[in-house]
Amino acid sequence: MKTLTRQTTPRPTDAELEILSVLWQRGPSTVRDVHEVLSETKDTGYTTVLKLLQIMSEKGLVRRDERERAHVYEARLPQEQTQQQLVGDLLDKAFQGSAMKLVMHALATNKASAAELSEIRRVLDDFERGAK
Amino acid sequence: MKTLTRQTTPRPTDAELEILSVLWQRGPSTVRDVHEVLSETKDTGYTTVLKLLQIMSEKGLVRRDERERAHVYEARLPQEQTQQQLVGDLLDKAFQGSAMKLVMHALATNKASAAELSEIRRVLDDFERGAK
DNA sequence: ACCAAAGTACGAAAAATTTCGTTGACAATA
DNA sequence: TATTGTCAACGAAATTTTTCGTACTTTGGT
Repeated sequence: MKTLTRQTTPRPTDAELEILSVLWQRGPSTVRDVHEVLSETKDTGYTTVLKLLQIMSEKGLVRRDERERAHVYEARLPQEQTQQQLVGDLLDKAFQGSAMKLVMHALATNKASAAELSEIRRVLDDFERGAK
Repeated sequence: MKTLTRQTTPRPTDAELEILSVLWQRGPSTVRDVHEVLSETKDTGYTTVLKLLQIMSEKGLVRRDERERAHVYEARLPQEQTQQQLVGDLLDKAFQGSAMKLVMHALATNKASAAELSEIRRVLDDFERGAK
């Protein structure tokens, strides 16, 4: 009988999340690629990015392709899954599990367009129909 | 002329957030109070909580009343304001500002009751009416 | 007056996160 | 071939966060 080893990736830290964002946006990228993107908004050294990616590799947050000289890194989990993880985490830690409160605050940021609001409403309909 | 020093409280760390949660729930509390609550779910020492509260006091996250021998600590910001801060932060860092996506994920956790879903819908109505 | 209990203050260790300098390998080019 | 540029590896410093031991003070009871 096989023992299923629960494959939990740790919650990415702030710096790691910045890197993951680049990987999600660009797809598989070299250290140079990532560093170039980050340089635009932030003053961070090349080796810093490299080291971070190596650590993330050990943690299982990214996958590394070493076939080329310039290794290519890729986020191991899709953005959506990580987002889900982060939301769940925040929900527990800061909202005592109240998804409603969280939604309210998200709406309060006023960053959703009219189209998006309708979209949310549609999902809400499905939910109320679907869920008991 | 007076220089206005922007009064930004730093984002609370994980451990700090746990303590803040207790303070929001119980209201003004002593170290002992907080420690007792945390002990139920977590194995943390008394002086650890004390030290954390002292640090939080320096950071401005809590206010301290020293009139009694057992100092009384109180969250300086209401829970809602901190929640807003945290959501905004997560929005930027993990959702590239897409409030919709965040809402979707929050709903997907399936932790909102039917009543809460209606409540959300109501707020949504107000929003679509109010905002362009 | 003495002792124990309940506090705070403080420093420092431990752990986690972030940063970067240096080295050595390899490749491109003069 | 010699030089220069690009890269990964590594170690270690710097920073931030978390934890706790120890010392000192105050209070209450005996």
